[in-house]
Amino acid sequence: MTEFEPLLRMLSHRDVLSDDERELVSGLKRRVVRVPKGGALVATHSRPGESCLVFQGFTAREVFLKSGERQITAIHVPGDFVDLHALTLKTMDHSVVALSDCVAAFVPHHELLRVIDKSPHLGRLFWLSTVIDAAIQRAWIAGIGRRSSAEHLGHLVCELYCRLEAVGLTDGQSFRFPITQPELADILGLSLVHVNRTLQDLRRRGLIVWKGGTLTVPDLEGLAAMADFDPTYLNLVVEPR
Amino acid sequence: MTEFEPLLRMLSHRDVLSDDERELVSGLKRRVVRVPKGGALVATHSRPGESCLVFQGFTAREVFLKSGERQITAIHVPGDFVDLHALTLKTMDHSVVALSDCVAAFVPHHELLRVIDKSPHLGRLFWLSTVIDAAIQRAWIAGIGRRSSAEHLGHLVCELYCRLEAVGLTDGQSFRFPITQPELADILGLSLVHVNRTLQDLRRRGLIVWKGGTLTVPDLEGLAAMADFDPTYLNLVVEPR
DNA sequence: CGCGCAATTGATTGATGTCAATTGGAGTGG
DNA sequence: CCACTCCAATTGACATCAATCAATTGCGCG
Repeated sequence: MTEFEPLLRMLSHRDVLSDDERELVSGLKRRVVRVPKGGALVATHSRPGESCLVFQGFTAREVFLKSGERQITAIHVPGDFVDLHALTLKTMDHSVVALSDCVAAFVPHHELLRVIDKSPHLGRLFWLSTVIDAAIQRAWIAGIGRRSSAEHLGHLVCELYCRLEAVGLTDGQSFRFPITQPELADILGLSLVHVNRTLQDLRRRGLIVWKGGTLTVPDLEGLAAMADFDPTYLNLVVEPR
Repeated sequence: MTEFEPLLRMLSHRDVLSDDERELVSGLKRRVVRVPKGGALVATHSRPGESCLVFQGFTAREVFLKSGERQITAIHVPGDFVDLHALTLKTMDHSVVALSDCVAAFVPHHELLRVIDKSPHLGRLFWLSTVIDAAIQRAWIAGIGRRSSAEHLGHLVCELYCRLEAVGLTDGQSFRFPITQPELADILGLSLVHVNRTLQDLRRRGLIVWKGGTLTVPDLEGLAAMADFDPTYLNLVVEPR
C-alpha cells in the first residue's frame, strides 16, 4: 500500500493494469506534502517541474477575474492526478488549491517521462485522465450554461458520488463533502444566496441531506433523473485503451 | 503542402518540429471527407476507430439536454485535431458537428499510435493539444459563470482571433466568422434575444463589426481589456515540451 | 413571388444577484 | 468558563439581468 493506491484504483476502473505497470507507478519517486485547507498546491503562472497527485482531501482549480470574483473550474478527489497538465503545458494558467486538508505527492516530470517511456500504455492512461477531466469540464459548461440551478447542483452531486465511489470513498448513500456554501457558489457560478436557496429546494424535495460535512443522497436514481445525469462521460468502465 | 499544413502550423507555434516529425505527420494515412454545414463529424455514443482533423471550416462540440436545449462546449478551427479524445476515450459522450462547410481528414487510430510510438515527442504534442482544449474550456466556464454577457462575448472573440491568427486565417483586424446568432447563443449559454442585444452593445461601443460573415475587431487591445482577456492559456508559445 | 430562417425590437415575466440583517457554531484570549 | 470574533448559514426585501413571448423586417433561394 503506497500513496498511489487511490490512483491505481481509479486506473483499474478504466483498464486492466499489469503487475509491471502497478510496480512502475508505485515506484515513482515522489515528495509527499501536507497542504492545509486553503493552501495552494500549484500557483498561477508558475512553471512546475513536478506533477501533483492528491491522495487525501479535496482540491479545486480556480481562476480569478479582474473584478475579484472567483470561478472554480474543476474539483479533484483522491486518486486524481491533478496536475498532469503541467507536464506538457509548462506554464500554469490557473492555480490548484486545497478545499480541505490534503496530502499530495509531487512527482518530478522526468520520472513521469521515464515511466511513460517504459509503458506507453500507462502513458495513454495518464493522457486519458486529462481527457476525462476535459469531459467533466464540458459537463460543467452545459450545467452552467443550460441547466437550472437545481439541475446543475444535482448533476454535480451525482458526478461527485460516482467519482468518489470509484475510489471507495462513499459509505452507502453518503460521502464526506468538506465544502462550504461560498465555495459551492464559486463552483456553480452562482451567488451565495442563490446556492443556499437551491440547496433548500433539493432538501425540501428529499433529494439530498447535507449536515456536518457529510452529504447523503437518499435516492440517487431520482436525483439523476431530475438532473439529467448520465455517467458515461466519467468513463468508469474497463476496456482496452 | 498536404491536408496537415494547418496542423503543422499550429504545432509549430508550440514547439520546434524536426523534418522527420513533419514527415511522420504528413505521411499519416487519412480519409478526406467533405462535411456540409450542419453535418456530423462524430456522433454521440459512437465508438470511432479514427480521429478527425479539420483543415477547412468551423466545427463545434455539442451536447443536448433532456429539455432539448443545446450547449456548444467547444469550437474548433482549421488545424485543430478535433477528435484526439476518441483515441483514449473510446465512447463519445457528445457529438462534433460542422458549423460551416468543412473538409476533414480521418486518421485511423492505429496510424496515430504508430506515429506516437515512433516519436514520443509528437505524442506529447498531441497530448498537449487536448490539454489546451481543456484550458479553453476552463476559460469558457469562467466566462459563463462569472463574466457579464458582454465580457464573455468579448473574451470569445479575442480567443478566436488569436487562434485563427496562429493558423493564418486572420486578415488584418478581420476574420471569417460563419456563425449565426442562434448558434452563438448555444455557445455562450444565453438566449438568442440576449445575444443580439449584447452584440449591439459591443457594436455601439465600437469594439466589433460583424457583417456578412466577417468579424472585424478595430481595437483588439481595447476589447481584450474590456473582456479581461489574457492569451496565456492558449499556449501559442514555442518551447520544448 | 413566396418560403424559411436570421436579425431585430418591444413588452413582459421570471430567475438570479445584491443588500442587509440575524442566527449559530468554532475557535481564541482573558 | 465566559466574552468575543469570525465566518458559515439563513432569511427577507428589493433590484437587475436575462429569458420568454410576440411581432416585424430583411435576406437568400427555389
